Amino acid sequence: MENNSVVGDVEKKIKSSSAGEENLDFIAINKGENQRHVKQEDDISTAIKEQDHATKAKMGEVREENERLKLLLCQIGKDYQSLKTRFLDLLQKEEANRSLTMSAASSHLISLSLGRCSSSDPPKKEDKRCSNKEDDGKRNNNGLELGLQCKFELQGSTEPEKNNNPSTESSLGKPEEEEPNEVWPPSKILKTMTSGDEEDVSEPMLLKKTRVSVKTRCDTPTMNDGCQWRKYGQKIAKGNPCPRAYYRCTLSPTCPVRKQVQRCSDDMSILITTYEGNHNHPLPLNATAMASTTSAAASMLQSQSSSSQPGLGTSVSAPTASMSSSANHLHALNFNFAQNSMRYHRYNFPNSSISTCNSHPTITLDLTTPPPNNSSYFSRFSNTPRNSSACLNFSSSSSSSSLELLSNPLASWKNTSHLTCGAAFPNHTNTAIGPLAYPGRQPPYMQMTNQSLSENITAATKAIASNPSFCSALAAALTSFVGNGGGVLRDDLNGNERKWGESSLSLNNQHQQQQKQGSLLLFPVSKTASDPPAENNNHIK
DNA sequence: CGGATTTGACCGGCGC
DNA sequence: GCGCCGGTCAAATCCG
Repeated sequence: MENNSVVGDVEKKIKSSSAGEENLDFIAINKGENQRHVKQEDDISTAIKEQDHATKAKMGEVREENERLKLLLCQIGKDYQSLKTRFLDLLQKEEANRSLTMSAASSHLISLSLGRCSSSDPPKKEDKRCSNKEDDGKRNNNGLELGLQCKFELQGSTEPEKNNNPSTESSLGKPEEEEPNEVWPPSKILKTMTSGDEEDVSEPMLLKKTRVSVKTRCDTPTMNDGCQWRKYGQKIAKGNPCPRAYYRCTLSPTCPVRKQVQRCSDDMSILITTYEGNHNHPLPLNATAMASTTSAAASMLQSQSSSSQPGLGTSVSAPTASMSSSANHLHALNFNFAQNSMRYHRYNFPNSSISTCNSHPTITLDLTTPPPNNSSYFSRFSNTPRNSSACLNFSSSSSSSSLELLSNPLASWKNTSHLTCGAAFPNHTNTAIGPLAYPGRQPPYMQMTNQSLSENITAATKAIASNPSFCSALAAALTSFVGNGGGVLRDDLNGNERKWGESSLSLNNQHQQQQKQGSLLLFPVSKTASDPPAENNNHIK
């Protein structure tokens, strides 16, 4: 436009000038080019306008998409928060279940160790720990765990014989921060870590270890619990003239388990053994009896906070229990764990107490006094439902049984032919293995009751035949009894003993009465507690 | 001689 | 900060 006017002016000037006609051609050419340029500029302008529209359209689309993405992001964020909340909730539930199961008897697996294995142990432990892992799996298949691991599978919440005691459940409430596993103080954790110990160091470090104290009558310096201990110290504790001896487990160089042994100042015949820590190695068979008792007690102590959870089929009952600096003696602590109607387990700790000594949560199992009603105590076995066919009784020599397990899956063990295993803590070699007591250096003595030996063996054979999971352990026990004629029969719970095979026909009335309950009691043979535990291992393998 | 036990020293936690 | 106390260490000693 402006060019046209310029061209026009130039044309006029040229025409008006005296330059002549020759310049007109040049002017015409310039005019044409100018017109072409103008046309090109118009085209460019049009293209720019079109591009502008397109760009604007694209921007609109992008804005819309941006809005959509914002909404999507917002939705994803909401979903994430929701999932996170649910995940945390699940984690909490799982943790609660885990702590519960640490205390509960499993429908399939029952820990009979001093916490050697636990369901909450990190998996890294399991490969080393159990050469018997394979066996565990086999046992699982048939619902009976004779091993040393604490594995519980909650399969239901029904509880056929719930023994609720609200006051107890509330009073037993352990601080919630207590973890299922025992916890090392920070200094110990560092040591155990550096020494290659496999203790779970992920546990909170602020908590003291759970202790299980066992009071027994014992004339020997220490009671033989099957483990091998090395004394590493002795102290005169305040308030007790008797020195306290400190032992550590030597079955494994890295085993963190300690025990303290001290005579009761009131009654010098009473030996107080306090266990602390978890075995990180396989236990000899004859060490599982005490380990089972202490483990169960510790599990109870560790899980009591979850014991009152509804719908989990677990209860801990005792007349009174409180966390105090002094031991509050209980008549008994009973544990009923029922995963479903067909699986039922019970722990019973008569004369037990719970206390916190020096900030250590401690449970004391008093095995020095018999339960108030011994007959009823044992009669529970016979009164159990028909399917409650395996009764395991870890008993002290004074027959103050400390742990009782009822395992329904052994339905084949019929006619209330209960198998009772005694871990005679104070004066006997503790050679019980899980539900079956095995002899140590000497074969166990048996308490035959209502049936003859052959009948019991027949019953056992039936059980073996019908329950593969029970087969190996029971077969080993029976093989031991029959094959080893040096065993001792136990006449009664007071410890009268006779050689196995010598007195099978001289059953007294008590036996005959107990026969009606169909009990087969297997006790380890009495032996001095100072005998090296390692020598007790020459039994069934 | 090697492993287990004894025993005084040492350390850390806790209460005052 | 100090002392008490429980628990552990490690050299010395014991024992088979």
